[in-house]
Amino acid sequence: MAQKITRLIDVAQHAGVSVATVSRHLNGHIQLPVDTVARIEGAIHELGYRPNPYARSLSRGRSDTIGLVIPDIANPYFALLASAVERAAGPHGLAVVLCVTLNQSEREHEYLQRLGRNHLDGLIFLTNHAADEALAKAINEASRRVVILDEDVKKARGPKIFGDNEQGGYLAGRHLLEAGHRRLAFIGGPEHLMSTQARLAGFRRALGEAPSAQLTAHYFGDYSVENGRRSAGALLRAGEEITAVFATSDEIAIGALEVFAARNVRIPDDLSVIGFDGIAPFHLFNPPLTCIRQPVEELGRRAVELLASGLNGGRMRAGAQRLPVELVVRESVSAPRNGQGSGAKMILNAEDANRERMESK
Amino acid sequence: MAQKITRLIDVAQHAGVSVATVSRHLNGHIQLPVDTVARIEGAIHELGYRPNPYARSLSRGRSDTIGLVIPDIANPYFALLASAVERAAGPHGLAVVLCVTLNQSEREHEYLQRLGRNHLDGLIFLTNHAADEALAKAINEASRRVVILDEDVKKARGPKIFGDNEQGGYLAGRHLLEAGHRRLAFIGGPEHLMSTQARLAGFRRALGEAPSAQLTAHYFGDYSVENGRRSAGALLRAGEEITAVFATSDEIAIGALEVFAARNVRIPDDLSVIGFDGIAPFHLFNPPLTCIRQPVEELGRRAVELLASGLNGGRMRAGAQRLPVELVVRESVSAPRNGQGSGAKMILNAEDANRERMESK
DNA sequence: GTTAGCTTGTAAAGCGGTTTACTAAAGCGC
DNA sequence: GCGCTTTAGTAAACCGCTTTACAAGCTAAC
Repeated sequence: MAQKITRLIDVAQHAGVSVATVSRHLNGHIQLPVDTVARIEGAIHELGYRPNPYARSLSRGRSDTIGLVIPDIANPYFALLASAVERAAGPHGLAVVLCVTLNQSEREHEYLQRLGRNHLDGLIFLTNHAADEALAKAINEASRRVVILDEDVKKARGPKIFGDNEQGGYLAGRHLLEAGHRRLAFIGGPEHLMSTQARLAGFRRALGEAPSAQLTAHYFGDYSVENGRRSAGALLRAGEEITAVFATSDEIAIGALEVFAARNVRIPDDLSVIGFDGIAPFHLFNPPLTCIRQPVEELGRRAVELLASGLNGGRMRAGAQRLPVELVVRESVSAPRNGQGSGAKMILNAEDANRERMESK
Repeated sequence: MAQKITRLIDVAQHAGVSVATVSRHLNGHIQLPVDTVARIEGAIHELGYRPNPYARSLSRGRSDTIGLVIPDIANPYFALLASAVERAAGPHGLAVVLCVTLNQSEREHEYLQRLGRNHLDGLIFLTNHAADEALAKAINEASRRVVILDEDVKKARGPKIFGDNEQGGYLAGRHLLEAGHRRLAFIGGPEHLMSTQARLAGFRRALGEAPSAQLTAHYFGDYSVENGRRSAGALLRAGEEITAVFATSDEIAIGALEVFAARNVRIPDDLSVIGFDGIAPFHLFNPPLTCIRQPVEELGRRAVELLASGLNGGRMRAGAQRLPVELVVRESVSAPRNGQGSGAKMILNAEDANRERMESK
C-alpha cells in the first residue's frame, strides 16, 4: 500500500549505473554493452518502473500528445471519428486527448493556445461554426502542427481532410433525378459552412443536368435534430409541391423524419428522402433511409497519419484532400407519385397549420 | 512567432515580486495587499500567462485529472456517457482523459496503474468483461479514488453506480406479459455479467407473476450487433413458438432486428420485441421500438459527483446506487398473433412521434 | 526595551525526468 | 609508448511550478 513509486533513480541504483545512462538507454540515445542493458532492463522489470509522463513532458518540452478538437462527443458521428483517431494514434506513439468545444470559439482558442504553449504537440481540428478570422490566424501560426478535419476553416492554410461533399451532393441529386423527381428541397447545415455550400453546389450541379429540375426550397440551420424538425415543418407549411428532400446530416434527417412521421407524410410514397453521413442505423428505419455515406473512419485515420508525419518533420502539403463518399441505396427514394404531385401539401390541414404556428414560437 | 512562452518567473518579475508569491496567490494560499494583487493580476493578463500543467502536476503530485475507462468510444451509449462525464467534471475543476480499453484487461490494468502512480487522480471505471480477480484487487487498493460505473466488477468494493437492471428486466417482462405473451426469449449480454444476470432476474421475476408464462429460450454473448444477429438467427432456427423477445442492449436489438427483417419476420405481428438502453433513434425504426431506457446522462453525472467528493476527502459510501430506468412504449410490442385481444394494437404514429419530440428536449 | 506574533514577502529545495558537457578507460595505428 | 578516437559512463543544469523554511518590518503586550 504505502510502497514508494519507482523512479528513474531507483532503477539506476538497482542497475548500478547513473540516471543519465538509463534515460539515454530508454530513449535510444546510446548503445550500451549487453550486460549493462541486461542489468537496466532487469531493474526496470523487477521494480515495475514506468516513467512519469508529466516529468517527461516537462523536461522534453513536448508531450507526444495530440488534441482532437470536436464540438460534441455525444454525437455518434464525432464519436466514431474519435474512435478512429484514437486507434490510429496509438501506433505512432501518440496519446490523444479529447477537446470538446461545444462549438464555442472561446474553447477552440483555448486549445489552440495549449498547442502554442507546447502542452499539446498537435491538433486535429474540427469546428462547425461560421468563419472566424481570429481562428484562421491562430491556426496559421501553428500550421505545421494542425490538420483541419471534416469542415473547413476559411482562410486557414495547411492540410485539410474532408469527405467529398460536393460529390456527395451530386450523387444525392442525381439519384433523386433518376427516380424522376423534379421539384426538390435541400435542408442544409449552417449556410456559410463549406460542407453546406459544397453539398448544395453538388446538388445543384446534378439538378443542372435535368432541364426541368428545380431546387424549389432550401433551408439552413445547425447540423441538429432541431434544425431537421424546424426545416421539415417549414417545408410542409410552405405547401410547395416538393417530391424529394435532401437532408444533409444524420441529425437533420432524424429531425425531419420525426416531423414527417408525425404529419403522416409517407416516405417514399408522399415524399422521397435522402440523407447524408450514414452513421445512424438507417437500415432499420421506416423505411430504410437511402443516404450518402461518409468515410468517417478513413477521415480520422488520414488525419492522424498526416499530423504524425508533420510532427516528425515530414512535409505536410497544404490543401484539401477529399475522400470519396458513397451512395447507399435503400428504400426512402422512389418515383414521385403522380409524376409531379406532392402528398405533402394535401395532408397539411388547418389543425396542423395551427400547431405549426404554436410551435414556431 | 518566436515569442517566448510566459513563465511564472516572467509574471513575478513583471509584478516585482517573487515566484513564490505569485504561485501562492494563484493557489489561494496567501492573502496579499490589494496593490500587490493588482500588479500580479495585471502582469498575468498583460503577458497572457497560463501555468504549465505538466510542471504543475509534477510539482503537486496530482493532476486534477480523472480517467474515464470505457470499452469503446464509438459506441453511442459510451459516447453519451463520456459526454455527461465531461460536462459534469468541468465545474469540479477536473479534466477528464478518455481511457479506451477495447475491453482488454491489460489496458484496464494499465490505467489502474496510472492511478496508482498518481498520474491520474481518480478513475470512473466501466468494464464489460467477465470477472477478473486481479482487477477487483487492483481497484480495491485504490478504492478511495475509483467509482465503478454501469457494470459491476465482482469482489470490488467501493462506490458503484448502475441503472436498475433488475427493475428494467422486470418492466420489460411485465410489459410483454400484459400484452398477452407467454412464451418469451431473452437475448443477453455476457452470461456472467451483473447487468445480464440482473436483467434476466428481473425478467424472470415478472414471468413468475403469470403462471403460464415461460422463458422458452435464452442466449448470451457480447453486447454487440453480431451477438444480436447470431442469437436471433439461433432463435429462428430453433423453431420454438416464441412470441416475444427481450433484446438487452441497443446493439443486440439492432442485430436482431436486422435478422428479423431479412427473414421477413414482421414486428410486432409475428414477434414482439423490446429493447434495452434506448440511445439509438428507435422511435424512427420500423416499427418504433419499445424499450427500457437507461438514464445514461444521470449515470455519468452521478459518477463524477461521487468521485469528486471522494477526491476532496469526502466519504464515498461503498455499495451500489441504482438509478431508475423507464419503459418507453412504442409499437414493437403487441398481442401475440393467436393470442387474445389483437384489437389492442396501437396506431398512434403521429402522436407517438410528437411525444418523442417533447421528450427529447 | 525586549519578546512575541502578524504580515508580507524571499530563497531555495524539491517533483522526476532529459540532456549537455565532460571524464575515464579502452582501442588503435605507428 | 604516444597521440587520437571511440566507448561507457557521470555530474549537474534545466524544464516550470509548488512549497517549506525563513527573514524583515511592524504592531502589541509585558
